[in-house]
Amino acid sequence: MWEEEGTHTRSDKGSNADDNTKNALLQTAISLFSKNGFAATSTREIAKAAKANIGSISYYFGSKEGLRRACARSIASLVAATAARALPDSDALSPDEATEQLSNALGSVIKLMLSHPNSRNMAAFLLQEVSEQGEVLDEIYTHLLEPLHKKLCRLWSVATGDPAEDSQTIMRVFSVLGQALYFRIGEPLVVRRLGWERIGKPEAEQISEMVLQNLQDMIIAARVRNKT
Amino acid sequence: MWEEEGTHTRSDKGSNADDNTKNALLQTAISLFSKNGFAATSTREIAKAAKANIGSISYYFGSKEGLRRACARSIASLVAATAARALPDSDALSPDEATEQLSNALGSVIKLMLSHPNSRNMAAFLLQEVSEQGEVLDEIYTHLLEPLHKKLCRLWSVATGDPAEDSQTIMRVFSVLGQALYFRIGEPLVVRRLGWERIGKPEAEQISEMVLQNLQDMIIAARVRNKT
DNA sequence: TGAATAAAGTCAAACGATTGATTAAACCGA
DNA sequence: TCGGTTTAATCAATCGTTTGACTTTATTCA
Repeated sequence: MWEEEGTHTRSDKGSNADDNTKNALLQTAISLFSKNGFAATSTREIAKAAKANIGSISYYFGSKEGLRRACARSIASLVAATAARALPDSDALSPDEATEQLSNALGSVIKLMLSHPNSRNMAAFLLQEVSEQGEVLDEIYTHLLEPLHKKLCRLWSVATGDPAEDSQTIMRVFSVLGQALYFRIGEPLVVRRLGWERIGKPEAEQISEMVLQNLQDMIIAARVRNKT
Repeated sequence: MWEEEGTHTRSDKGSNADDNTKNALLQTAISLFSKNGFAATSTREIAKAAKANIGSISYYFGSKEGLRRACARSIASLVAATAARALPDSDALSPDEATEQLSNALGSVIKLMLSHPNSRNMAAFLLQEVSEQGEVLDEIYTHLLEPLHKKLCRLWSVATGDPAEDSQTIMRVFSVLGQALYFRIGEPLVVRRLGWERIGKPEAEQISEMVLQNLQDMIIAARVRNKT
């Protein structure tokens, strides 16, 4: 039926009324989907929380699945933009400069992902989307993860001397990201183990500091390996 | 209604017929829940795949939620047993012995989690259970994660000289586990980025090797920090 | 300018399908 | 035959979606 994008093509003037309910539905859906999962969230629940009518979901997004796609698109593009801002493309860096860029990028990603309330929702949403292997996974990979990951690998390469697109390097960068991600996924367990109430700003700061120290240690060790 | 355990209390003789369908339901449910999520899996789907009647779920587990609990219990106890086998309690270790035990434990956990088909299902199930913050999360924490994590922290402490129950140490051990876990959660992304078809035995071996190298590097760096 | 027309958005009600759960009858080895 | 087990039928509830009437906003033309 519907070709690609949203249902109604009227996007010339960006009026207010429609954008309000459309956006309310989108934000509410992101929040509820990431909190309770896609299947466990009913369209009525979304509409009620967004103070909109059920029919509006069909009207704006075609279907519940269309709403899911819209959520994924919205999040992916926003995260990609944030990541791009934290990672200005620059060439001809010294190893130490690359190390610092790597640290900065990772640090801001961690703090964003762990403490900012909206980001937490979005991270949870993306994780579920990946684990469910939905149809938007493709988009998440090609537009979000791959460019970001390749850039990080290049930085790692400059910082350590490892070849940039070697499988060892790729895996290594994944493992660094994984350290950060776990504190998001396993938050209920982490919080309890550490006697925290939640992962707020100061806790995110602590985590970030530790992960960055790990990164430093790993880079130094890699440099030593490449010296010989 | 139902007090605690399974619905029918007849567990004296351990007959065969019931254990067959009961177990089939349990295993099928674990597989389907972890593949598609709890909410997205219908009781009819489970019964059909397990070659059982829908009523059998109520009969043996009281409800769909009861089946979920049974799945969680089954997995948690099995993983705990496996972990206990990989981590024999032993005191008075030298730092190097502790390092080796840590490496061995982590390595076996990684390989189990990434390559063994049943373990993959179970890992996915536990992850969903944690992120949904279900009622079994408590059990997962107290009976599975906490004892395991405390033991790992003690090993880390002996290996590096860090205090065992310090928040820094606890976070550090989480970050090591996180490295491994990410390859399980982000498998679809990892596989694609690396041009693999799947994470099988040889791939799990590669990942394990790299994570263990990271562990070594981190331990060495921590030792250096404690020297001064 | 101002009434007429069209379009965009909202809304309550209802659709068929599917959900988890329950029931009573049938089954069957001891 | 008896009690544990399996089965098909059925329950009310909820699911995602559709409908058509309604209000609001925008556009057109005399």
